[in-house]
Amino acid sequence: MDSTRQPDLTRQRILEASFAEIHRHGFQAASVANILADTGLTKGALYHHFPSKKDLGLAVVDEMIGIGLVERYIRPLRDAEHPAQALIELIGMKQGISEEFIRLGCPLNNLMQEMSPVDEEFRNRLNRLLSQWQEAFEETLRRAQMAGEVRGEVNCHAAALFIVSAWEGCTGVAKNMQSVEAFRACMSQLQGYVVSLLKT
Amino acid sequence: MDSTRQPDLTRQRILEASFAEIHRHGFQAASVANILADTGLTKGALYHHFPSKKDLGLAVVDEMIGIGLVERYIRPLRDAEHPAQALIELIGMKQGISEEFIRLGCPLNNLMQEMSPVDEEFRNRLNRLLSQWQEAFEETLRRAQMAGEVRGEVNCHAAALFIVSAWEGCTGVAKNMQSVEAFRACMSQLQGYVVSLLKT
DNA sequence: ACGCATGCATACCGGTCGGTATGTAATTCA
DNA sequence: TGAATTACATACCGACCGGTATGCATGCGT
Repeated sequence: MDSTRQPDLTRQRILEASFAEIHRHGFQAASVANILADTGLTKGALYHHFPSKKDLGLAVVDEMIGIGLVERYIRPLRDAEHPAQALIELIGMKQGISEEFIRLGCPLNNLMQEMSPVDEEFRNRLNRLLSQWQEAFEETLRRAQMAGEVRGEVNCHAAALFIVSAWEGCTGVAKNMQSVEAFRACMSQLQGYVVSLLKT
Repeated sequence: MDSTRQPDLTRQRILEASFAEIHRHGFQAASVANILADTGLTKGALYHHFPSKKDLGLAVVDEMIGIGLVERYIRPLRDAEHPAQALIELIGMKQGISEEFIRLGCPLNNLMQEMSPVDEEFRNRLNRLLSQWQEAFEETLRRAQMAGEVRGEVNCHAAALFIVSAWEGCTGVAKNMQSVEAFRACMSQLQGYVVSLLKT
């Protein structure tokens, strides 16, 4: 037998369904019943693995959104040999901006806007991800600065903060406009900003 | 008697209380009961003036958020004699960024992130405000371009889109960080972007 | 002055929400 | 192999939600 009792797989399925549900409706409007319907499980299962809906949401932040963030954006930057080039390419990425993702927006941004005024614990967890992201940009800029590619007077910390902010802003606006083109145009301007940090 | 039966004043009180409640909790989590408690009115009053919670929300978008947007940002730009300078000053505004406003975020951005995937009608109304804002920036840039202050090769439409996006991104991130300083630092970078559009 | 629409208050409804108590089969460990 | 723990399923609960039906008093038009 292989399909009987695989608790950590069950847990993962709950997390994935929860991520999708939260991505669609936000956390507060996310329905536990929908998550159960999607997984084919029942309340007993969910509340066995997670003590409450809030804990489930926090787990989604850490184990789904956080990991995705690291894999997609942070690690590629850390591993990059040519930091400035890697950063610009990352911003101008032409792959993987599915229509669906534009419609639903950035999961991190969505939850920040929804939850940060409502719940401190959410805000702190989300802030950790935000900081990680910002630090990845900052480190990349600093490396490029060391390599003489970025101008010396550039405030890497503030620039990294702005890149994160503008990035989220672009996804947010594109989400409302439901326009991949707008997203590209917007990110292209952000790319221009980063280029303006480089030495001529 | 003056405090008996002032229907349009009552309607206005409902709108103001609704705006505050929606600003705090978002639209979906906004409680009609809370709005009534704040105003001291009852359901009869509210559902006399508004056919449904959704219509109330749409009215808040149009009559509260939209008007505020025009008064704060759009009109000052249109009325400005020196467009480039006015734009830069507006971005670097040191007045009126109350701690409370940072905590709760930009009402327009909040609703966009929450409602745009959920409800088409909301999305359309919010998009109208977004377009108005973008057009105000675009027009300002174009005027500055005519005046020879902005470089000729600048794409004013895309730049305006980016300014709106980055602006919302800055408020969104600052909201999660609960930091007025971060907001200032971020907007200062946006200011730098706009300066980079000017002729040297 | 009188009739009627307007402006609100009261009471109530069905539905959905997150959460829990209990039961039971599968798995693990002694 | 038996006991205990784990991994779920079932059934149920109180709270709150948006919305409505009804009633009544005020103000307005005539």
